[in-house]
Amino acid sequence: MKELDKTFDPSAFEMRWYKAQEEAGFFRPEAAPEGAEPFTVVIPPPNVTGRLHVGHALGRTLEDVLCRWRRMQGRAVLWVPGVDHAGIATQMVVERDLKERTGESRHDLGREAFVALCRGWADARRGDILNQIRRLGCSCDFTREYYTLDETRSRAVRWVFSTLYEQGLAYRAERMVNWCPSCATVLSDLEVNHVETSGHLWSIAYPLEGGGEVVVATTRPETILGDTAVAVHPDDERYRSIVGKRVALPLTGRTIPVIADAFVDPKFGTGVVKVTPAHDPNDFEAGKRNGLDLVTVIGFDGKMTKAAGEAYAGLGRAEARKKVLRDLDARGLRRGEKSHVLPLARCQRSDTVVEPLVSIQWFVKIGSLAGKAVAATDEGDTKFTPELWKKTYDEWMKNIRDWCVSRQLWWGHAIPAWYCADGHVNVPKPGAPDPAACGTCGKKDLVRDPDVFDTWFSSWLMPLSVFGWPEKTPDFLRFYPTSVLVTGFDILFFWVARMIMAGVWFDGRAPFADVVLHGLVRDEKGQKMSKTKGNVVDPLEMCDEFGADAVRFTLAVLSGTGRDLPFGKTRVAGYRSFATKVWNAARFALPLISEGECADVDALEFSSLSTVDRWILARLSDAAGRVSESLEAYRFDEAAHALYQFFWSEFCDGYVEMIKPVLRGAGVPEVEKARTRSVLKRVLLDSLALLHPFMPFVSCEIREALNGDGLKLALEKWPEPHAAWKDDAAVEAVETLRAVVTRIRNLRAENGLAQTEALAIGLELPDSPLSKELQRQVPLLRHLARLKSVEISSKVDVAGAFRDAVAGIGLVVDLPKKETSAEDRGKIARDVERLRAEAAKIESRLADEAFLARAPAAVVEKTKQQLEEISDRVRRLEGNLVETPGS
RNA sequence: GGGAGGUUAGCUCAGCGGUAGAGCGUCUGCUUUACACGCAGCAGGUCGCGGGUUCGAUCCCCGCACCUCCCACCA
Repeated sequence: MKELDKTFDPSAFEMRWYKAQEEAGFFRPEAAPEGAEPFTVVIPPPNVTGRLHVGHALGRTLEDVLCRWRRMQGRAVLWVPGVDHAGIATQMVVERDLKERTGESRHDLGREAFVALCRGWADARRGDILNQIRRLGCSCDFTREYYTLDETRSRAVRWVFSTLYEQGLAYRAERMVNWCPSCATVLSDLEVNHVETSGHLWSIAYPLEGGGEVVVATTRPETILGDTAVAVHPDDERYRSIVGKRVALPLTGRTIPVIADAFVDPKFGTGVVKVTPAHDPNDFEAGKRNGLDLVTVIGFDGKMTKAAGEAYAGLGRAEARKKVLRDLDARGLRRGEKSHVLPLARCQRSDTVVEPLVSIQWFVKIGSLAGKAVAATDEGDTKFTPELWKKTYDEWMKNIRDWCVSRQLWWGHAIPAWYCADGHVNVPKPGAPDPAACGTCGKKDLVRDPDVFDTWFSSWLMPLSVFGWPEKTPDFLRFYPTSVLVTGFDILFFWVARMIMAGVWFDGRAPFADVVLHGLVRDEKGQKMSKTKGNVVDPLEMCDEFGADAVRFTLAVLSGTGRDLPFGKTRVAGYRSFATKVWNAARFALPLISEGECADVDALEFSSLSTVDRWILARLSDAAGRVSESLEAYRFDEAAHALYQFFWSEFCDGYVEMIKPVLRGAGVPEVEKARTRSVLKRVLLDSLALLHPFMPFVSCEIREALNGDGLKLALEKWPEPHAAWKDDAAVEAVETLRAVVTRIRNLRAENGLAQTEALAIGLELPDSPLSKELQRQVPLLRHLARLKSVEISSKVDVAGAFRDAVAGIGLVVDLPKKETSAEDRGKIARDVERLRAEAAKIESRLADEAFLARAPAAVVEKTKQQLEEISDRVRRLEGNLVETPGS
């Protein structure tokens, strides 16, 4: 048997065990017995250029806990790792790097060279993040690694687009879209964040043809230059007379009509709204309804166009606004301003203010996909944990809008659409090659669409594409649909909902049975982590400092039901202490276990074991049950707490202290020692097994020392609750004993006695199986509480002794100090008073006819018992206040 | 504008119809040969406020207050 170092140093063994497990092929489903039921998880792919952050660490930890646990239960576990090419993110990173290195832009380089640069960059970094996932201990099957931009995944993307096109669900249209001038691409609605911003509402006069003026209110004066009408509500009496007339558009020399349209809210501002169809989604619709022209005054570069006029062309949006306001002022057309809070649309990636612009893009008509997906989730094909997210999902699906899938980027999946000179659109049928000529007119010179797909257009296929779909590969047949998806609620719409739609639509089956949505990791003070705040916690640094086991355990504990997880050094340090505790417990047990033979506990007669041994086995069995139950319900926090509580409070503080006199006692017969040794070893081994999903490294290291087979722990049988180990009597006896010990210890503290001062005590309780059991435990009780004698009887007479009750039995302690000081009497009196009040409350409840009539009999019974216990305790405590004659 | 969630010990959070829990922190004792990343023990809570249902509410229902978050094309 190996020894364990005195100091616990996780860095000494963590990676060694990881490598050994991976090399042994344990992370492949093929390691499971033939015909084992699969358990499948697909990793939410981190960005290829990214570094593992705490959010990843949380999700991957929870997934690994599930995978390791299921693997030990004998399932054929397949956890597929991979990375995402991350269109915008990667392109931006590479562009920035290029700029810094050479001063060139991607346009200087040209598309082909730039894409090659991105590819090289991605290929070089792809291993980094996967190794970081390894560092955490994740038991992924790296032989099945995927990349969202590789051959197989590209085939799936193309197949899906072609299928949607064939079904009439992918279409190209001119629409008002969200345009990010700094990313120079269109964005989907989801990639735009609406931020409440304080701004202004300006009132501006438009001179009316034939005299007078109308005053409009706007938050965007620079768009005046693109106005093509002014609108009022048709029922608005104030303006009825001017509908149909024309107004002079300030600063432009153009005149525009006054139209009536119901989209105008007469109560807002002046009741007159300027209409800028090219730069506002509302106005765009109004323009279409009323046949208005589109005057584009802001270009794709975010600068004013020529159409805005000589004076403004080339200005940025902000400068243009200032100049327009100045110029209006100069012409005396400003009619006031007031502050106004408005939601400003910003690009999720660059934070630039998004410009609504009209352009031709590819869209997916998503309504029918959403409908089918909701029908499937309503059927329970995919269940949400926590359940409340289902509502959010339903709500979003109900109001879903078509998905803009094209992006004006270079890095990504090229859109398989070709156009001939006449503008005919050619999209190959699913599985068909690139077209050589236009399918409509036969023209040969086809031009491929220059755009690429939204990154999520490959991500949403992941549960399908990782297995090689649309081909019916053996993996696809065996492992799809997957078991569970674990991810943050922040990508519920981006990713989860879309994957469900894709799975249900293209395969007919929802892609996972369960979705577990965890919260967002924050810093220790609960603040959002951000680079600017400088409060970002690096999980890898935490692993180096405290060990991956500690990081994992911390994340599991924190992953309760709330949305935020306050994570940081002091917390990880706290759970590193737990790992250390496990280590030290093993260091204690190891030499004792190696002192002699250890039998398999299952081969021993349970009733032949000592009460303490039976107690710990009963508690172990209970803990195993609670851990499994909690994991079934994805309550990682509960499972981790159950382990922590069992191992520390019951095993270490309780059992270990109680068996010391057995294993180290001189007069204890070897048979007894051997039995306890066997139980000690078993409890430790099973604890390590239960711990393994959470702490895969320290558990192996200790198992190696204890049993010589650390590696095998990953495939060890998961400890299930043991019906044969149920022993309520042993549990009651040991728990009573522990309660008595605690009371004696705090009596010592209260009386200022040294913990080493030996006392004589008595336990008063009627003759019963419990009293007999306690009688047998007297030596143990004496050891734990440092007693010189223990008398157990239905009545114990010791003159001047202190009397109390604990756990329902009488406690008599012969304190050295015979006279009760005034201070002590005060304290006792206060206790008595408090207990009396409690008893009175219970009495009144028991006197209540309604309570007796309506409350369940068990509750009434329990209440009576409580009263009995409290009254008994009061009687005993009061006895201490009676003057002892002659003292 | 719509929707969801929160309000429990100094801090971070569990619990959820029958006398309030954990971890950390504070405090008081301990070099008890596994562990000071420890041991033992104490203290600390009108479970946001007001009503209601119930024999009984921290837990269910209705209001209110304050805080989060998500969704949303009103100038």
